[in-house]
Amino acid sequence: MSRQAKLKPRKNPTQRRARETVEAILVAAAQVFEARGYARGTTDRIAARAGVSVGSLYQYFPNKDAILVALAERHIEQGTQLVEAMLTSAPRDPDQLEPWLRRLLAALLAQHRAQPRLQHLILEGLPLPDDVHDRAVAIEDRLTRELAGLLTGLADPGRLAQPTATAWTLVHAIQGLVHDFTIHPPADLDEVDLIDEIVAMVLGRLGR
Amino acid sequence: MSRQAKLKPRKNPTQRRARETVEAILVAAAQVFEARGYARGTTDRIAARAGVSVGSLYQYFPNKDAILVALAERHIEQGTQLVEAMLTSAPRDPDQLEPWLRRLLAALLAQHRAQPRLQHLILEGLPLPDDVHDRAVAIEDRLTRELAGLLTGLADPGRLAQPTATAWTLVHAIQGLVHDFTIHPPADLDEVDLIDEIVAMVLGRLGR
DNA sequence: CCAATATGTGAGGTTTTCCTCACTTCCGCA
DNA sequence: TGCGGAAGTGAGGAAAACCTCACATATTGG
Repeated sequence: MSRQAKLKPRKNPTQRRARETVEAILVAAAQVFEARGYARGTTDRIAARAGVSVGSLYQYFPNKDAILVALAERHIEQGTQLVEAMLTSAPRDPDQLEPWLRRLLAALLAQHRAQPRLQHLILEGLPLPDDVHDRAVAIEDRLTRELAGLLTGLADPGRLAQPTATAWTLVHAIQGLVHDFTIHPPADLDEVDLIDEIVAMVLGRLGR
Repeated sequence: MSRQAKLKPRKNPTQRRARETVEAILVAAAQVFEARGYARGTTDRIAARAGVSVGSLYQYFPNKDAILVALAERHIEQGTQLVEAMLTSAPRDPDQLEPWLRRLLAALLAQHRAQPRLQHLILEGLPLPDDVHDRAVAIEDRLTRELAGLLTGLADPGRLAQPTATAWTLVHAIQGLVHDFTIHPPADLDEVDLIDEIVAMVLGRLGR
């Protein structure tokens, strides 16, 4: 994409106080963008909510876009860690698939609960620079691929015609569900029900 | 929400020429927002792309927000029509579920292909006024409810513990999949594969 | 064909938001 | 305890975007 002029901080924080300021700005930005959207989330407002002056904000972020990009990087980083952690404990046989899936879903839901709209914002707020975007795609590909391997091993033998396609579909279905559920939780469906449904859906697809 | 000051046009078009102008503006706005996001989609740019002057734009839309709201209303209207049409031809017995589902998916994908990001924009670009939002929720609820009825009738008897929950899950899984697929179609998955996968997923969930 | 009304124009005023910079305060270290 | 650099401030300049309005052109009905 390379649409943004500059994204790197002009100064990087070394003292603890400065790191706290950066942290406060990112937290505030997430809240402000979450509540008002990217267009209406002004830098003045972010600074005010963070309890610092605009000047401080511009010490560490060269422009408004850089703030959203930093949030995106953090979000992707957290996603990567979660996925990596879950993959290291991936089940070896079919019996362990269900509990593992439940843990994964619970973790995903927890991660989205705080800022359900953040993912949307990151996708729609502005075009991400190539390197950030590439990393996001890479982690998703990795998850899809690993899951494809997992599924091939766990489904009824010969049942899945196209494991990769199945994995892609399940990964994205789950993503969409977690996302929709955290944004607009339906009154008559709590988190446990949702997990039950997703588990049933996935296991159903595997023919078990 | 009632956050927007004014949304109603100050003039409504009566002559054909004027209706064409409004149409051109909406088409241009969809393209501009699609390509650049809401924040960067300026009214000047929309007018230029529509081949009219900014002044004309402001004859029919009191402000920028009103344009997005008009797009949202149109989008919701189209969604409503599609869903209504599909529900009138809903299958009566299990054998007809699969072809019906394939038609539904093909129609949904077609509808999203032109402007895949529009739905995101509508959801995230700005808080919709209550009445518009309510209509969007209503159509989705109706779909979920009808589908719940359908599934109860079509699944293995006694198989579905919570038809409403299952319906909600399937509806939102499909929505997310259609959305993700139209935004970033994976290289190794074409539309037919996707439909096959979704069909398998849904039927799998119903135990068939 | 003419008057009345609807529609269209675009330079530029107004508002909003981004961002700077001259200055102050704080912190670590000798 | 005083010095140098890091961190913080916020009024206000600069840029960007929204929107207006006085005027021009098109259409319709009588």
